[in-house]
Amino acid sequence: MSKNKRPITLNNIAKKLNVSTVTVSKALRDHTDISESLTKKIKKTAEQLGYFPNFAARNLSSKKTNTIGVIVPVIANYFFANIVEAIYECAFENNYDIILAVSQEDSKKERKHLETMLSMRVDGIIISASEHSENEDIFKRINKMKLPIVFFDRTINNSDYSSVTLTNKEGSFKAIENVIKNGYKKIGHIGGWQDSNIGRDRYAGFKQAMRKHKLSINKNSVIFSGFGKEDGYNSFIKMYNENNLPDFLFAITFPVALGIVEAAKDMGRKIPKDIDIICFGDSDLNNYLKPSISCVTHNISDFASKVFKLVLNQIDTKKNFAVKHFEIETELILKDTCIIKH
Amino acid sequence: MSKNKRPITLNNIAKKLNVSTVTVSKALRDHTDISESLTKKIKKTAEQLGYFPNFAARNLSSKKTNTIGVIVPVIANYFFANIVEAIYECAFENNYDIILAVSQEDSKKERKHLETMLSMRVDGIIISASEHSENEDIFKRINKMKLPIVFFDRTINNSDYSSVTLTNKEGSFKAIENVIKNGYKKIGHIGGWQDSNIGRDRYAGFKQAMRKHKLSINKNSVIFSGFGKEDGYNSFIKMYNENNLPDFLFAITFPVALGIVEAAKDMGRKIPKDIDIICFGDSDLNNYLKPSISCVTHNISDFASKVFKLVLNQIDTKKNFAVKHFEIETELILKDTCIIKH
DNA sequence: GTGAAAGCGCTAACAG
DNA sequence: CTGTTAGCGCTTTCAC
Repeated sequence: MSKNKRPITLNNIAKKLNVSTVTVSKALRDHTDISESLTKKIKKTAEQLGYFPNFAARNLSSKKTNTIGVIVPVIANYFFANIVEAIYECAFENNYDIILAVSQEDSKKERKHLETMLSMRVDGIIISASEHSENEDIFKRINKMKLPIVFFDRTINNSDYSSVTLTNKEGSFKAIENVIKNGYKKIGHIGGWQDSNIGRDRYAGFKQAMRKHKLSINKNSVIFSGFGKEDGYNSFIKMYNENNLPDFLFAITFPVALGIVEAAKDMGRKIPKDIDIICFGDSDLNNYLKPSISCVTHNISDFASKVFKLVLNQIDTKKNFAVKHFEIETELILKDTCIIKH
Repeated sequence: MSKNKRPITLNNIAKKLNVSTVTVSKALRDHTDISESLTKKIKKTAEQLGYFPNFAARNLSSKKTNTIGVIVPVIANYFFANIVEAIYECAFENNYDIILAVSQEDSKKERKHLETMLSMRVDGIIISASEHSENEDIFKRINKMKLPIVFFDRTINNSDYSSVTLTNKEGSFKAIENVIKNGYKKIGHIGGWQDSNIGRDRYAGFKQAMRKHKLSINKNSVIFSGFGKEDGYNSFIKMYNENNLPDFLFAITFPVALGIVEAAKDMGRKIPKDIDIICFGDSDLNNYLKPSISCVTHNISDFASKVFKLVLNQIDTKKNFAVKHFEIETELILKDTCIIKH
């Protein structure tokens, strides 16, 4: 049946009004070149005709997409879901569109997403690296292209790429000092891969506190793995089976702590009585846990806006930006775990 | 300093190899026109030069973007975060890109996002409508353009637009029948706006069950509001203050149930002893709640794949598709609430 | 097998 | 203030 009409173009509007395409283009973008009355008229017919600018065409000729690519390892996760929502908010306010991609902790997918974003010619990239990111060649190329890229939370390399991270070491240090003050001596760590910044830095803070207080670390009570609940679960079970459970466990992330909670329950160990815990990062879920987990936390919307402003600045400098690093303050929040042992 | 190099184009590759742009274009897309050896050579230099196709240019000339727009009311939410992740998965497998936008339950933002997607010339749209969506004019236009659009979970109008919804009425009916069997008689509902399909249909199931069992509904124990935790909280407080708390409350969503839990706690009412609840929808959080909330639930990845397949089919028919409606089965899961009253 | 020509819809640069 | 010219980078004919 229908006449399968193509979308309205500037040209369609121009013809209808007996003006040139350029005039329409300018009017629609409120260019001062065009008189107010004409602008109004043009806008009206554009509206009537149901005109929507063709971004592909616009991008092609203007070399600007007003689009920022965002890559996160997971989205069904308190931290990432909230930071992504906050980034969307910033983008909306600044008239940018976001292209969101989820790497699912998979370096190959991360690569694919990066390539897609390069093909989309995004104006900038915001990324939290996957567990074992092996895409430094692309990142290098991005740097060479002077395409703004900002890593957040999880970086691949602190010096070459702009980043906004948490005070991972300091936060962990503070947390562990508190643990020690509460009388714990046998303190273990279910940590993250040591090829990731958060894995390394949070472990570093842990070590520093232990060293300062002259406590030795039992290597068998330290496991490095991923950042998810299953990692926490499996690591706990492993320590348990090998009889290496300490009195206290410091978990690298909230999901890992959650895995520990589950594993402890399954193994019949009570938290915090039999074994106590603390973790890096919080979750809404923590409000409903019994016991709730004491944790090192931070402000998510500050984090998001810092990240967004950084890319935005770099975009605005037109390829003349410097690599920058920022840290977001963390705070120790004491809840039902890690309470005074007596 | 640097020579601010522009991205590599087909032309660059062509010149280097002394062939035409067209040849390169075809080779890169594995067109059978081009010999295998040439194709291989072209791909190699493309790789070396760091070529990334310019999607804007490609879209402009091919009229296809391989992109699907997804709009959800919230993302920091168990249901939506997971379904979005599942949709991403489907898209990835089918070589589609996703443009995700979050309306934040705001009709105006929803409209803006829709417009953006139209300007991006997405091949199809997947949307879960915001609380009070007032964008039917755009939806109508989308239909007129024969642009595939599929509503999921929250629709605006069941007949004119393709949709995949839950068996809202049946699920609620089943749940309430169970409540009644457990001996409850004074059953209230903290429901959703009646201009939304889920608000209406879940209430309808509730009414149907009550009628069937000859129980009367106390209008003061029924409140219609939004789908978030704060809505559940406020509604409970209202009923409490007005002394209209029933023995049992059916919550429209999991977040609403959560709000009820909080409000009940704040008001010193024990669940399920003083007042018992059930809800539509589940959450990972439910595993940690004490008591956990019995609920009507469903399979999220089935849901996502049904939705995705539907848009994909419609896209593949090249504008010759019919409006379709599907429903996803729901199941009553009994946990710690809504247990036999004795 | 390969390529020349034309055009997708828009905007930047420059005239008038 | 308005319009002309010239692409942006790619793909789709269609000719060779």
